[in-house]
Amino acid sequence: MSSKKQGIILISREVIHSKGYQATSVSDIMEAAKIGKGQFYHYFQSKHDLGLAVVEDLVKDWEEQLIIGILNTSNDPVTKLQRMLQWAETSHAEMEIKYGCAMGNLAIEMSTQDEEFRIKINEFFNHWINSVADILTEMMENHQLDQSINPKKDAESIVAMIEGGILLMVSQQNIQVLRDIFEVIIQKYHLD
Amino acid sequence: MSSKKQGIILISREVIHSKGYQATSVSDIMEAAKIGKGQFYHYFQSKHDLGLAVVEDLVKDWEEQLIIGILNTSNDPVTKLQRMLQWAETSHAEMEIKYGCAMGNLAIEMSTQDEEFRIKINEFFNHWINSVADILTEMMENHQLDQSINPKKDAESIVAMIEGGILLMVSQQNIQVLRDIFEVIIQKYHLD
Amino acid sequence: MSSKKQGIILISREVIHSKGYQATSVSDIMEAAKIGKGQFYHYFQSKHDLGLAVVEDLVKDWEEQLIIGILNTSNDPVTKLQRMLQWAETSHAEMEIKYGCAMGNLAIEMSTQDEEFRIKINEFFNHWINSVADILTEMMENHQLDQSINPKKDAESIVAMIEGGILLMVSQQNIQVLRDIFEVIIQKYHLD
Amino acid sequence: MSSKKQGIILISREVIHSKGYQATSVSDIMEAAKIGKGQFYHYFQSKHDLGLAVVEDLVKDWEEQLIIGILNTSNDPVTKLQRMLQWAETSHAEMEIKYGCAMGNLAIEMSTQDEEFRIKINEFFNHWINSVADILTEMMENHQLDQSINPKKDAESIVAMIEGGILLMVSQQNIQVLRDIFEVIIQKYHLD
DNA sequence: CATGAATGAGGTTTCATTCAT
DNA sequence: TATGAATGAAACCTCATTCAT
Repeated sequence: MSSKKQGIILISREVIHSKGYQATSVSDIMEAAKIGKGQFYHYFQSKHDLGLAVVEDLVKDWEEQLIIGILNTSNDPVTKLQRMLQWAETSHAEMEIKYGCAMGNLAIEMSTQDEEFRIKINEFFNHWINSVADILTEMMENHQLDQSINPKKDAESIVAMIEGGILLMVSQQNIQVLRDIFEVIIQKYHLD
Repeated sequence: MSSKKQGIILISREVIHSKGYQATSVSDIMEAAKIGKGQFYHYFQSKHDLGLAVVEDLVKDWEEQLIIGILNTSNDPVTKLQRMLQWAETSHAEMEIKYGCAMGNLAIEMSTQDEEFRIKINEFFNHWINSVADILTEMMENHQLDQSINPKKDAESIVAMIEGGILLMVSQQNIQVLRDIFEVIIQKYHLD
Repeated sequence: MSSKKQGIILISREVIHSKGYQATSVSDIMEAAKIGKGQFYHYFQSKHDLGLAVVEDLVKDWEEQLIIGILNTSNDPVTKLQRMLQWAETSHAEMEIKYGCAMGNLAIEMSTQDEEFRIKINEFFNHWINSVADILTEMMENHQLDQSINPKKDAESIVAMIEGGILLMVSQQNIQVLRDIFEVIIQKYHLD
Repeated sequence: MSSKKQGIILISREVIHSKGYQATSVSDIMEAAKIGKGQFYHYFQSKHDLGLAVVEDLVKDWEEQLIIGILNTSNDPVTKLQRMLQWAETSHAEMEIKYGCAMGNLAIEMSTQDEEFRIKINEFFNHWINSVADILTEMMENHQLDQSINPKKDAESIVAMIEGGILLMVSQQNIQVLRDIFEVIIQKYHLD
């Protein structure tokens, strides 16, 4: 893919993250990327097409950073979960407290309107949940967790807490609520 | 307030829930409510004004149903939390699995764009969290929960799990993930 | 129908006649009709919608003028055909020599691209052909024509000559060719 | 002329015949001809330039096929007119019933808008009319036609009937009307 | 209260053409 | 020759809002 196209996608990710997909106009993107109308439609067939490219790019990044770079490494499971929380809190801190989770926002805004968006986003969430579930299973096998844990369900609840926590953080415009929730996770799964 | 205005608000709640605020046009609402341009602008100064009325109405309803009708009653705390989960799962089941949480969606779509929306929505979430925290405190005093619980933080995590769970449910288009998460809540807080 | 809408249709008929449907932009019409964008789309759902309204209006007018006002009257058949030729030559003379037949042009430009246009235009041509065929039949019964005439086929050939004659007139930018062709018709059917 | 350019012209003839000149975009042609932007503008200065090349090519072909190959041969006049009708009906039958006469369409769409197009197209029609007039003169000299015939005017009416007949055929989407009209021609000029 | 005509900015997209390589 | 990136005017259409009745 041309680096120009990639550049437009990256800038669009920021714009769409901060304004939402619907509220972002093609003109907004043209302006931010300093390109002309025709140039945009040279690289993308439509705004929808760009939206999908943005989701794909976001998913690819997060798969690399979170799934591959943190959760599926050979580190010990406690470290992996700790780093996941760290990543969730700090990696895009400034943007997130203001605008929320780039993935979660698109999930809510677009999953309900467009099946293509939904499927791409859902794949990522499933990977995330499954990776966490594997780690929880590993911890149970290591007797680091008691037997009341159900890896799949607990993994789902952890991801839900992170996404829901970011939602509350945006609503309160205060990072403390997210930290509180992470403490609850840390305590339950002995991540300290 | 005139019942006509109230009727428009109710219909708008549905339309905005299913399409999102931005994607909902004034015409969409006029059509759904079977009113003309003049009617709409007689009752509301602007689309923004309607949006705020919709949020207020939503908050009022949920305060009544959830905060007053369930959480702040004199029932025993376990029953109250059980009913909260029940309410979250069943009260608007069909719409929610398709379109997600009416409140959470607006939180994500509008809190980041408009301070007025944010404050109204945040008040509700704070009430919710505080009410749940009170119940958890009550349970601790009753020795129904061990001392590792922090009422405020656990309340935040519970609300986060519900909102995040609905997000995952929409993404998967499957209610099971929400039920899984509720099981995790039930087990941790001995709600069975 | 509002007279404003009717006014827009009338002006559009002229613009579309002179530029063709495809080459006519909504802005062209807005400008000619001195209305704003929103006004246009208040009266018409789309440019296509306007196109159909223009065809309908054109058909209605011609049905009244030609079919009802000339061909289906109780005049004697010769007079009726004479008046038809007169009407074809003079009624919209200035526009026609420059831009051709408003109906024929749309037939060629739009019938091939859009079934709705085709059907509306075709109905008019069929009425025309049938009315001429009836007159030819009447003339045969009156022994004003010899028996080698086939009313239906001769009617088709007469309409074809008029439409084809206008085409040649536009191509030559000279009305003489049309008059030549009318002379041939006059002679064959003894209309002098 | 390079055969590449000739190839583009041929493909453009088809595309323009089926969509019309205005509705055909340069991209449509690039796609159909499987060439890039640069290629197109290497061979043609503009879309207008291509349009003229298409008309010239069409005229050249038809001059060869119809004027030289049929009408100006040394065959007997009846045979020549018979073959002309045959050519008009069968040579491009499938395209014509759907999209009409390639020449007549351009005459109507472009003659009114562009003098260069008009002149080129008109030259062809004049050649056609003159060739038919010569044949009719020949037939009169042979006493194959009575003296009521005026070669020039009858030739014009014959060409008009063919072009108008194709117009009606497209409008009706039925070849029968064209055959009917040809029967009228055949009978009048004793071509059977 | 109510209607719906009017406004015009701005939405997404297409187009013919030019430029850099 | 050839590619396809770049340009910007203009296409069709929607929108929130105001105005006249």
